[in-house]
Amino acid sequence: MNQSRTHNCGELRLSDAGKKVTLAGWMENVRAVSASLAFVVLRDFYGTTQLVVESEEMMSAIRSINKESTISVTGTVRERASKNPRLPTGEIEVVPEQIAVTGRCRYNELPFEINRSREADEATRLKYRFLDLRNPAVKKNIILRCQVVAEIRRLMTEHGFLEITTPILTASSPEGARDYLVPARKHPGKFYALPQAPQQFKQLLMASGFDRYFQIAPCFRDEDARGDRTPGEFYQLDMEMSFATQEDVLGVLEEVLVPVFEKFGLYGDRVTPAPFPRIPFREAMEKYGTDKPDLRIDLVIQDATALMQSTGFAPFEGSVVKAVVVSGFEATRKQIDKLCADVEVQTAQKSYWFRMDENGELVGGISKFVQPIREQVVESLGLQPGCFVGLAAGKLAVAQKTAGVLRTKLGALCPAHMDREQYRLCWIVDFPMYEIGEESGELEFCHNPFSMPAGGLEVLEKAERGEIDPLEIMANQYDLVCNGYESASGAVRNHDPDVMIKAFEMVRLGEDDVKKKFPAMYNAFCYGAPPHAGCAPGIDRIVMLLTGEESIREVITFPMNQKAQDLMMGAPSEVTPKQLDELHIAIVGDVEE
RNA sequence: GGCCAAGUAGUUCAGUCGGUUAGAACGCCGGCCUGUCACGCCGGAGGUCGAGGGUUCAAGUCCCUUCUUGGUCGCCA
Repeated sequence: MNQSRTHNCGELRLSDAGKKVTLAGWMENVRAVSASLAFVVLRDFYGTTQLVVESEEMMSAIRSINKESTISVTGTVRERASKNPRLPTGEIEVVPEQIAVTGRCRYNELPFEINRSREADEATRLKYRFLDLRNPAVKKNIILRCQVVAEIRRLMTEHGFLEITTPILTASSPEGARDYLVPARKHPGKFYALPQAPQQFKQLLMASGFDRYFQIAPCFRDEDARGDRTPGEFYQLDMEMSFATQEDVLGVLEEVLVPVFEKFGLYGDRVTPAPFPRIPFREAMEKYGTDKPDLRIDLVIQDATALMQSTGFAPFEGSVVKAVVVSGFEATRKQIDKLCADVEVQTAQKSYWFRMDENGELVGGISKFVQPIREQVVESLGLQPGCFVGLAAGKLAVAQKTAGVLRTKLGALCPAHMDREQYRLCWIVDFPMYEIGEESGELEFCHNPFSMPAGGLEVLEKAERGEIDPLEIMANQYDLVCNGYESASGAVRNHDPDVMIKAFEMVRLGEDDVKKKFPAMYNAFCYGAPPHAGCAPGIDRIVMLLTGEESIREVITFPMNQKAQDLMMGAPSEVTPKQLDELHIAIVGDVEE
């Protein structure tokens, strides 16, 4: 009955004509052109093959089978009378002698049509993900992901890195994102946590002398989703190198990632060649208004604070003003209004504009306010006829960020300023070690407490003595950015217990806090640790860039929805009272949904 | 948690100023069709217009509440 197949559905060619074959797959479609002639499309992982049904007997067999059932077909390969050059198997067809249903599809109506599943409602797709994935157009992203991961493994191994897995059940970390907790049955009231990243383990591996480590590592963070951020879990190419400098790490990743982007990306060799530009954080904020600039856009933000102070335009008074000048601007008034509205939605800030028309007149938007200082504006911003000027105002960070969003949206609006079909990569470097927390108003770690402060102990001591502003201290830390997406984050680590303590003292934490928060790492570093540095590119985001998908869920095999639910498996779900008892867990309060 | 948008047939959508029996395409069912390949042609079934309340002679349409989904901000060391 379930005879094993002799060929798959993508491999038969004209040279196979005359062979007796057995194929197996899903019955994708039936095109009945008469009472006794029908064409059946059989699909498997490898492709599709046409079956031609010519007898009344076979016809009634086919009629009784719902689409998307799996069938096993034995028959003879024949040259087609009318070939289809668009299909690899388009020169042949199989004349079935025997058809067996191996997996009946019990429904004649599906939640969506397989080949058009990408158009269906996302919740429906995720609930029926196993059907969605039958669609070759959906499947291809998952296949590409496998190939990318395999290539990364090969290249990392070639560079002398060992792949070492680290625990999934571990200790909750007090820093960073919200943890996923797992109750410990044998330890009432205590919890494991799923790792937000293998950060501490990989640093311990360095202390153990493994020299070069990597892992395609699952990471778990209980934070809300975004278009480019899946809730719950995601994968990183986690890597770390001993006795390595920042440049060593950047160099290795450039050697690994450039070939991956060239081989699997959409744009051939239109990939930034190594070495990628290194852009200091402050420069990125000043020129692009973000620490993840899309360098495909050739626009740069200009400062217009001094220039705009005398305009008498209220929002500019006493504010930092940033300008984005777009030459050869052709968008309509309607598009400009839409642009400003979109910027406001995304930043909660108003943006302003004016244009210089073909005759050199300043027109539109707030032009009447800048008209009195026309000469200075034209000179300072370098305006020419046909220029559009987008403006943002506020405190420095707010003006920068708003101008950054304006820049991105202007790029998207003006093809002349954005060459989309390429991968533009850069490293953002020299992040500040500390910042003033918005809520606390006090000094806090800006990014990552594991990073080595540039200048080490000496710089921290200077700051302690008040000789330098702690906000001026840089961390040896770097982000990889591609086309506006943060694709990796890494640092030269702080492997010196004295520097760790001093770094924590800056944010009012003591030696005890360091020992309590990172007991294993602190302890290990007291036994002779190598200087080390590493990085963690996000696999999901890289595959997203390589496929050109705008939703990260398109490159994850079984993604959760925005609310971190798996609609297919029904997770999260209630558990039995017995399970809760064993775990010493009681559900209290009103949890009705 | 805040804000924005959407929710109408199995699916994707249209539905004008509030006015007769809520439409289309695809899918499904039936019939016809001997070379289709997004097969074609004819016919048919299929709707609690997300839910609840309100305004009105009359609500898919207007108002309020609520739910769901997506986006976004917060958050993501």
